[in-house]
Amino acid sequence: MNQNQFQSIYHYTFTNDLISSLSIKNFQPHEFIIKAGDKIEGIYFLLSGRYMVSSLEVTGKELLLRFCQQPSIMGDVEIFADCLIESNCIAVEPCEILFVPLEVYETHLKYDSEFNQLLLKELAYKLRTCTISSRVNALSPVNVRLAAYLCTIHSPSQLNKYIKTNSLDDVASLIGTTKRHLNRILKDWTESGIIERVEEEIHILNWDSIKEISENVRFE
Amino acid sequence: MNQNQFQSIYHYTFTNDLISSLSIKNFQPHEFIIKAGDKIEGIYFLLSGRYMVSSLEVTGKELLLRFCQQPSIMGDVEIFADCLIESNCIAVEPCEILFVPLEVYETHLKYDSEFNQLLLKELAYKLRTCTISSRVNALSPVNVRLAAYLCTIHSPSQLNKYIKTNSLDDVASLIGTTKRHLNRILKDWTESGIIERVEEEIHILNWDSIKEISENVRFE
DNA sequence: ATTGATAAAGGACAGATGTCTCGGAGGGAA
DNA sequence: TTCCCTCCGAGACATCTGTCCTTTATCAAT
Repeated sequence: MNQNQFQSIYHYTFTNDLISSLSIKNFQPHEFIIKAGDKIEGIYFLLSGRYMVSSLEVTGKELLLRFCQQPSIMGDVEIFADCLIESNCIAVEPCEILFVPLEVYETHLKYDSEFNQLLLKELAYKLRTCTISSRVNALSPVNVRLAAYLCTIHSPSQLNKYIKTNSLDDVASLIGTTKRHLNRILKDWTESGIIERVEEEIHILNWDSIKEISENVRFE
Repeated sequence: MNQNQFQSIYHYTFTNDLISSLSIKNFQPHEFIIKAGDKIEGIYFLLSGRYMVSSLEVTGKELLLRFCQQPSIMGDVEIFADCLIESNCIAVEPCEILFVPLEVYETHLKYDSEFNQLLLKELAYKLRTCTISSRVNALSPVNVRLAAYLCTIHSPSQLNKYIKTNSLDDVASLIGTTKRHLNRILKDWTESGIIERVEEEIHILNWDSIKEISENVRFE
């Protein structure tokens, strides 16, 4: 079992009698981990991989809220605010997740101060970063947001400097703009030699410029 | 002591040995309850009144994050995310607050599951509403945000339909725009007969229109 | 190869919003 | 009263951004 793995990420050890109630779930890229509108069924602890959180608007638009890597917990908001899931969590890399059923929390972990501290830390972290990005979004024009997006998805582990263009529409809705405007910005950058568009891909020639444009804004 | 008052708002009762460590603090309108940059010294429980949360930007601008009425807790983010205060909490009505020193939390309440549940609920609530307003801000033009602002500060208890114009600059920075643009919108509304500008004040003639423009967006 | 359907890029235009600036009103001091 | 300072509102302009639409490219089926 992944007790050690969980322990090293979350610094918490489940008692032996609980372990049989827990389970590991795996998700492939593009797969929904939790989906807006559904009822939450437990607490999800990301063990490995990467997912994104987005929300669906009344307009039918999608807005990127954040990218998450471990340590990261899903389901906490819904459980404590007592509401349905309002944001989608979608795997962008293969994700391994430890699932704690709600009943297990209600009957055991709810009374475990150490476990609650874990949840409090996570919620506080998310609220803090949400506040930051809320301000940032209110103040950053699209070119900054796009550069920030590129920096965010350019995880250092990922060696490729290429981002599939066929999802340009997605990128647009994720950062709250339109593909048209993205094209405008990409055209500017191409003319400035910062990027290069080769077939279906965007090739970033000058990361320094992109980073400068991003003004250190990140979606995480 | 305000045990009953606290109990009726937060559904929690402090044990008798703790009560002597707690204190009541009062703040007048415009007074800072907590101030960005300071170290957090405890948990603040709003008992009565109303305050606003705003944050200072690198640009020197201020952005309104939310208005709060009871039940509302301050200091939780900072304590659990282990950071300095990043947002200002400023009284807009006389505020009565129960203050729980950090040491009291650390030595006693930290191990009290019921108390932690209280904090979890509050954090989840704040995160949920922050997420909502984050989306809203990314999608609402300034006229909607201004109407929403007016609706938000127009608490039903407040009988006056007048809002001081001498803080127009403040309002602008609070909703993330400029006074110039606010004037443009106010001029439109004046020409439409929705409002009237009399001396230093904005007189709202047609709340229904304002409410319609606000698209149900609220800063709370 | 031809035709038709679909998608991508970009032109044209309008509306939203920020910056700069000026003129006028009000208030305080001489 | 007159002069000066400050602040407010608004005009002018530039820029950002969204919508609509046309052109071009791609790909599949005939």
